[in-house]
Amino acid sequence: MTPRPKPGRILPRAFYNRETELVARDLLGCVLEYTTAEGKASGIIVETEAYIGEHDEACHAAVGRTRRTDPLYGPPGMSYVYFIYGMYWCFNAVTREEGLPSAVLVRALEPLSGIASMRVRRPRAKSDRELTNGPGKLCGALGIDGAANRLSLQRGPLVIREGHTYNDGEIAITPRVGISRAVDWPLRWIVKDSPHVSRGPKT
DNA sequence: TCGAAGATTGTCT
DNA sequence: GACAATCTTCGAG
Repeated sequence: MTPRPKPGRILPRAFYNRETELVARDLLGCVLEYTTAEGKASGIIVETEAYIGEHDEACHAAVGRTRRTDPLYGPPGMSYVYFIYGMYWCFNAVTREEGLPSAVLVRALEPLSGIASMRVRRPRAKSDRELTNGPGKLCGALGIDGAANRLSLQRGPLVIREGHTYNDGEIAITPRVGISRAVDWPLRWIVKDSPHVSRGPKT
């Protein structure tokens, strides 16, 4: 179907302008890279969730277009970073064309580079695995905060590159986590073998 | 090792 | 004033 970019290439905007489920699945194995004053830090995406439109009650856009959810309605290939629970940031990649508020939440990464910087930013993590195995954790590890909101993912400091391509057999689809509405929708994609995925629902 | 509850701030009603 | 797509800490077994 859609031609996949060569490894290492920054994912083109067209990549995001597809069904959100497809984007969520294809983002597994890609590399999220964020450059700060500390240097460059990156990780392989091993867990994602799809949030699709205003009819998805778990999607922020379900409440309509507000100042907070505005990036969801924007063009694909942008970042949507929101603040949650008073302490944590969560990173999303906006999908579909303008006017269709959907996005893919990146829930977990496998640390790839800049690990030393991640440790500095997350001194509590006992192991490398704990650096990025959760939405709030990975943002903390990469240094993502409100300044990373509404950035183009095609141009630094925040980019997503093509990486490893997983076979269907290496991927599992499960219900989403940490939400209270539409919990049964299977819109979460994880890499089965990866020890870096966050704790899911207790199976 | 596992389960339960607290923390803390931006956004919307 | 209430809520939220979470993480950390604390206590029990």
